[in-house]
Amino acid sequence: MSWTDERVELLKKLWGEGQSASQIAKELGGVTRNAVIGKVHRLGLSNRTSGGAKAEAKPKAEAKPKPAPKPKPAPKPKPEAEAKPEPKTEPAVAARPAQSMRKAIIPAGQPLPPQPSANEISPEALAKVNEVEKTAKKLSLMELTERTCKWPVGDPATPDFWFCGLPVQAGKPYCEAHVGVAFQPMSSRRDRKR
DNA sequence: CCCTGATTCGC
DNA sequence: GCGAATCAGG
Repeated sequence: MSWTDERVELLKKLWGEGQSASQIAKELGGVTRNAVIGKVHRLGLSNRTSGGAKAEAKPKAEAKPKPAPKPKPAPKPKPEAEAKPEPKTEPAVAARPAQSMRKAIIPAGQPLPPQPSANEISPEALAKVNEVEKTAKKLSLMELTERTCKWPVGDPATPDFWFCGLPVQAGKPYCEAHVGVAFQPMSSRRDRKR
């Protein structure tokens, strides 16, 4: 596969969306994540202030003298309405993982986990969750992957805060048990008394 | 061990 | 330009 215009475009888009290189590679198909990363660099994209890698501290690469004072008038008539408000809060995340996490980790439009203080969810589902929380892997921020349940447990402002971490239900952000309480049928919450 | 991105360097 | 191998880190 080669980097056609369209593939590059998709690459840019996905990368801009914060997709990981491997994810992008999968979607593009025919390329590895290395290829994606390589291309990203060649394209000049790259820093997303990722916590996954240390761009700095590389004694191997020698300082490249850049005596290229290139005056660039560059009258580029490019209004480029790429106005893409990207409220990424990388630095903040490092400082206060818990709080920022809740918002960052849960895709917009996804129902927010009701916490143990669940209301009128199926008793079975609740029991299941309670049970699963005992066997949960209690992952931390960095441990979470595409395949780990991202259900938060406990108070984010407390040391007792962790994520379920069990294998997710295909396609869902949560494990089976948590999917059960997170995604309820309309019907059940519909005639909820209140 | 899983994953992340970064860099190098032969092609 | 490309990307596998490798590195560095969570």
